[in-house]
Amino acid sequence: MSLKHALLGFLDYGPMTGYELKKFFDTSVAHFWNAELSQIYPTLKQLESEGLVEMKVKVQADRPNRKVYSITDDGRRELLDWLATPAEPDQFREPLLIKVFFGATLPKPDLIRVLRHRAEEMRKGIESYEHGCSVIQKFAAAVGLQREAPFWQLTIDCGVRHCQMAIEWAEEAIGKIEQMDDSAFPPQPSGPVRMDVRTAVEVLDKLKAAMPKALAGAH
Amino acid sequence: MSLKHALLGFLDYGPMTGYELKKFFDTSVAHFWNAELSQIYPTLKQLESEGLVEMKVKVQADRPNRKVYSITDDGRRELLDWLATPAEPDQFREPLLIKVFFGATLPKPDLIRVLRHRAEEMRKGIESYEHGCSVIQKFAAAVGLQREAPFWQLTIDCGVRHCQMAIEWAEEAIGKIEQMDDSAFPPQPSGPVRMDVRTAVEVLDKLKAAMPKALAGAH
DNA sequence: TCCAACATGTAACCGGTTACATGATTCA
DNA sequence: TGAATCATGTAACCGGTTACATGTTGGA
Repeated sequence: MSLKHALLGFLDYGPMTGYELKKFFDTSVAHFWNAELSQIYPTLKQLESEGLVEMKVKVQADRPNRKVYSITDDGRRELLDWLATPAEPDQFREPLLIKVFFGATLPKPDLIRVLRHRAEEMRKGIESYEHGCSVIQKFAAAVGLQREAPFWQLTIDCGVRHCQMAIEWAEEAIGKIEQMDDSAFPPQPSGPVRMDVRTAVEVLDKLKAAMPKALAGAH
Repeated sequence: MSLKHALLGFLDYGPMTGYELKKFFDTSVAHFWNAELSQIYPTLKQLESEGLVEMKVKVQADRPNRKVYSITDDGRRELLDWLATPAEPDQFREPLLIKVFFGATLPKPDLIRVLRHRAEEMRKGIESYEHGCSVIQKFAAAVGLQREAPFWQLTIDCGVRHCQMAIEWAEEAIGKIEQMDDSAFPPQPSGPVRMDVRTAVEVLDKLKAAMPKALAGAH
């Protein structure tokens, strides 16, 4: 679970409450990681029971009491350990590609609209990353964590690149689709069965047997 | 839920069982979508209760009976509808970026190793996509779905681009990290508190107030 | 003999989201 | 007056993964 280690990472900056941690999440890693308070609170409890963080209650008069968490030596060790361990590749999931995969099922302009929408979204994404970039610079300067700013910047770079590649792909795809023969598009009544499933499955089996089990772990 | 619509998409090729659907998943959309039988079976039941698919039991002598599902007119309408609706942007989650974000916390070579590992992974990814590409061509030819092959190819293109951008980013990041001043790396004993959290939170609040709520929806 | 394929499922768990609950304070 | 901030949580749900259960047949 990455949330645990993200919490440890922030607590390594200094002791704070769950509420404050949420603020850090929202302003600094929101572009690639989200966390809700309802998840942060129980996770902090868990970290405490594992001895990776410590908690002290700060009684307050007119406001609810604060539970201030700080990282322990064990916690710092665990954090360092996790950071230095190359990440296990997680399955690449992209719902949009399902729509593209079945693109022959729907009218050409509909699919193109879906792709244009994606490109537009990604353009907005880049804009907001540009904003996030200045936020990070200001924050680092104001707080005295200039050493970490370049690393924060790398995470933004990754996001920007992701958007750029998505835009390029979408535009290229639109171009290819526009050039496609119109006969490649829906047979007007959309007949009921268009494939012999039995022989298809046989072919699939043969292909699967010949697969070097590479596809499975592709991300 | 995309799984429902992916199932409808395949059932639109022709009637089949959950077991056969799993095979289609494994050989054709595995690179961007996975599905387990334990998820497929109940989802098919649900689709049936919604009237989007129909089921007929084929009794078999020596093997377990087959439950053959086929898409209904309602199901095809639902599929077309979903395909033509631009996808809602889903949160971009990248655990690796957490490691990079806290990169200043760990020794330079450790972080570089993590990034090299990612680049290596992505290179393998491209290889397996190249294989997947030929699989798709063969399958389309063998089964008479040549019309859909170019769309399948687009999904592979997207995967390849994703890997390419990840490699470029990782290599650029390694370059930048190598050029960093060594003083940017861990203060040997890794002191306990390095930041005034209170003032930091104040700054965060100001930054958040000035944010055009753009970052939240960035993918 | 033992494993894979065929074919169906259930149950437990896991990480994450949404909704709900409490209750004072401050600011528009 | 009503919303936002402070500060903590619980409960329900949701999509997905892992593990478990059953029982036959055919091939290495």
